[in-house]
Amino acid sequence: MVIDQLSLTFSALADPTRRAILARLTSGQTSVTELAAPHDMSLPAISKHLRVLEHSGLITRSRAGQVRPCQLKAEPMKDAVDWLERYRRHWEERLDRLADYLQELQANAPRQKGKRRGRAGKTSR
Amino acid sequence: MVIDQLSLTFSALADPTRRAILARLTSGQTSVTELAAPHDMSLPAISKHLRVLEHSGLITRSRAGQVRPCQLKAEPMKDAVDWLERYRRHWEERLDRLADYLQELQANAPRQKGKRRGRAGKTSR
DNA sequence: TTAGTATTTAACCGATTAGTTAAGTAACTC
DNA sequence: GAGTTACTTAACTAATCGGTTAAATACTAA
Repeated sequence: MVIDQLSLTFSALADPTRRAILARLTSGQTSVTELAAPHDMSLPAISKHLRVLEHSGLITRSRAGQVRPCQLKAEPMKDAVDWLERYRRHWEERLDRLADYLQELQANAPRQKGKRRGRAGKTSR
Repeated sequence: MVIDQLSLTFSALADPTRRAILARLTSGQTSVTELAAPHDMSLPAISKHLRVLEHSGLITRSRAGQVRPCQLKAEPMKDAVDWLERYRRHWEERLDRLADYLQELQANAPRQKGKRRGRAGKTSR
């Protein structure tokens, strides 16, 4: 099944080992072995993490002799941030509360005395 | 096992259904049934999604009669954005490439004729 | 060619995930 | 209290995840 890019990005970022790897890559491309060093897990485990990072487009890999250097490609993070930014005002102001308050006001507006249920429609499928 | 908040947030955001639910909640708190309506899945499935959103701190739930309204709590997104922002320059400029270039320069610095392997050390454990 | 280094692939495992259906709970309506 | 509405819990399933060890691959060095 096809999985959208944003889901791919967020789920790649959901693992602390992978985030640490990305952090390390901000100081330049490096080998798998060196990326593995700080982590208390086997090389194949790291290799798998790198594969999901590559799959999500957050790194690219090349070849230089025996070593396969990994390089950061932060572009997909842009879309993640763009998505999140739409919520900024919600965590900065208490706008979520405000939206609820306004909705409450409208819901309790005249000509609907008490127990309205505003077109519930379609009980699931 | 304890799982860090950032991983919790990113993995909550990694599902398109959950992102759609959050998007819906920007226009005010609402019931589980109404949140479920646009999605082609059972109510228990939605209930589970809401549980992971609650667990990650992205929503809160209350009780108003029979209905359990969900409310957006965008705060955890702030930390997600803060984490991502450290990479902004990497997707805006081509800074990732630059870092690699600088590292390359240093690696090829004099007094290391040709095939250095810059203290490989510690072959994993 | 033989040995060593870097990394991936294969096969397996236990835990988690995302969904299902069926049954349970809690409040409201009559 | 009987039925309806709104939701959750339980039990199950198939797929995915994050790790393992062992073996394979690919290059380098002697």
